[in-house]
Amino acid sequence: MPKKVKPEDRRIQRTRQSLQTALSELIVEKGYEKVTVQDVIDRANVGRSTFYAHFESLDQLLLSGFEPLRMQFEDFLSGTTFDIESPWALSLAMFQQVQKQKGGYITLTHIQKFLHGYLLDHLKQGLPKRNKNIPPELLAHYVASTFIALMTWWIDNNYPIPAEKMNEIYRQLVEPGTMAIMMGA
Amino acid sequence: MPKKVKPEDRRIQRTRQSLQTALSELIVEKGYEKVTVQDVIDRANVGRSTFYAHFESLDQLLLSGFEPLRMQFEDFLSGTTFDIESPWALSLAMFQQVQKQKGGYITLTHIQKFLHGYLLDHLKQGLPKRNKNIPPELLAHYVASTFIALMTWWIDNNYPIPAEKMNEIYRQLVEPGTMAIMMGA
DNA sequence: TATGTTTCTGAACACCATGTTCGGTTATAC
DNA sequence: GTATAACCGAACATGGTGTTCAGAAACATA
Repeated sequence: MPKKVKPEDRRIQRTRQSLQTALSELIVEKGYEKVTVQDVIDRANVGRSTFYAHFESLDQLLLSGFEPLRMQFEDFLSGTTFDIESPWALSLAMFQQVQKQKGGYITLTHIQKFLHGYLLDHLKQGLPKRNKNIPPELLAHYVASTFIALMTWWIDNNYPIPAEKMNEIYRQLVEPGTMAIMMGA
Repeated sequence: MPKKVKPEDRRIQRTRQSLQTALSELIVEKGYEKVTVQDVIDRANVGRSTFYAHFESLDQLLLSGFEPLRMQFEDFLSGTTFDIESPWALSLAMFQQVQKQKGGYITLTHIQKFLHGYLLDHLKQGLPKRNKNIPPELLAHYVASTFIALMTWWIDNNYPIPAEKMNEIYRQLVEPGTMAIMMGA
């Protein structure tokens, strides 16, 4: 299990940074499935025991790279009331955050489950409880999935479209179908 | 005169069947990630070498369970011209197929990538090449993703809604957004 | 610059999963 | 009934995981 560490020590920062970028590079080269702990610590020039002092597993290390995105999400949720208009502001913020960190979000596919669950939890609270014959959980699942779908495509295709336009497209695709349902509640 | 098809050796059928159901059960019990080859062959009462004589890996075995779905997809594509109306007939057929095999499609999440690629290839051909500022590949990606999203939810929640209604919902959600775009091509 | 503390090191270890091989044993098709 | 194929299972090589620990190195501080 990972030790508790004070983040101010330079060695800690360096170690974490090295491991993250090493993993990032290796994912591009071989794909996440084929990356081993040994690969990562060799590339990062970090001792084996050091790795396990910081992260429980490769998955943890991978997940740690998505902290900024998660924090942005948290910030948004704590600062806004969740109304019908605001979801698009959130999605825009996330498109922008990802674009800003170009290259940092290579493997959305592998944190899909995590991200999906995250979105889901908060979406459930904001969506109408009743509507014409579509279960609200299904609606939440749908909205989260569509967002991740577009984000995934966007990242995999190397950001060929600016964040703002992506968000507009997202809205164009998802809004018509969902609005009709949410209004008839 | 119908073609004479040599029926496969019973032992082969039995072995494959045993392995498939063993895997299926184990996934429910422990989750796919934690299932090992040893678990499967123990449960199925099959020799280790036999396993590898039939499947390259656990993934292969998992994938083999989705053959019916894949075949249905193929059948549909070879028998129909791909017009604006037909996608909903295909999705309905697949909802029905999955419902028929209840319990056989436990881990859609693990073949998502496979299924997605499959859908994508064929969707690309049927979608309009130009439309107002949304890349056709993105549109194809979107349609495939939404379908898988609904299917996943449906399976994970143990088929709480009949296939026909699921398809209706799918259509309600996806059609409004995509139609507007495809029409303005 | 000296000091006490924290982090890093790396080799050794136990453990477990993968995938292959092969001589011997069934079960099956015909 | 017989030839053939499929199955068995133990043994083996390979390689990844996660832990441990004593010593070396880097750090903050003063």
